[in-house]
Amino acid sequence: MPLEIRPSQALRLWRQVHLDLVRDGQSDLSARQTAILLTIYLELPPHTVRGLAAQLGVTKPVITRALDSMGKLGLVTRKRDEFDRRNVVIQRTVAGALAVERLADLVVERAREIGGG
Amino acid sequence: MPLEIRPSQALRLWRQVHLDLVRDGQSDLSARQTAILLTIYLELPPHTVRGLAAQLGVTKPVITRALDSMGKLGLVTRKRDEFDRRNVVIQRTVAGALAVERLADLVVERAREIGGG
DNA sequence: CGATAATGATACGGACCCGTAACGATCGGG
DNA sequence: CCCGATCGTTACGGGTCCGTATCATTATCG
Repeated sequence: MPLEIRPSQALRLWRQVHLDLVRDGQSDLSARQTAILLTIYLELPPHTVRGLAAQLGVTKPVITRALDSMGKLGLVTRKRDEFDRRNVVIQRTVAGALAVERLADLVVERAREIGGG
Repeated sequence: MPLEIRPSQALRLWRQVHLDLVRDGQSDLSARQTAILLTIYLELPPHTVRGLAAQLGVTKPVITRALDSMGKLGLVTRKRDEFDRRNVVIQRTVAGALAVERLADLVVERAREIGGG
């Protein structure tokens, strides 16, 4: 059951959602942070710094800093892995789940408004 | 002819495309720059700094700087309006059109891979 | 012509992010 | 027990972007 969408529709959807994000001031999240956030909330736990860095193809400090800023916003939390105390487990939060849900609704709503062009 | 998409599909699409952009290093474009680029290439000309600033709800220096960096990448060009020399008309380029087209193809391709979940 | 308005560009101080390199903490094998 | 490997974090130097305020240029209107 593939999702059918034409190039012109894709571009209008992409533009409109980005306009909404910029206008709402929610563009605090960069492309990398968005990818990290959605990976945490869509993929099965547990999530580690190293694992996220590998999935995104970036270095570990990038993940650490992204978790720092996202943690300040309350979108994620970190916890030591008690079985291997070198590891840090990234956990979801209520605020993070709400932010992800809001993004989903935004995309869905803007897609619905896209006419056939 | 609305575009039907469910929240879970929207999130997977959003994540996958962002992952691609980050991995390809094309995340040079911030959310604002993406909105500006797509506005220039989707909306009818002429485009001015002031008009773009109003559409995005940001200040004029943001547009000027975005045009600076996007100009370095060859994605847009600026030209003085000869009829009102205070204005600057933003023009499209071949490289910019190609970049937009590539983004559209990326979204379309990733949407096609999204199963019904 | 002179005053006012409008446009886009620039200066500035501050904040954020990057990649490389180094670090402390922790695990595991010899 | 110790030494190497692994994990996440931090330090550093450099770059980019932000918003406010200001600027030079140009148009408009009296």
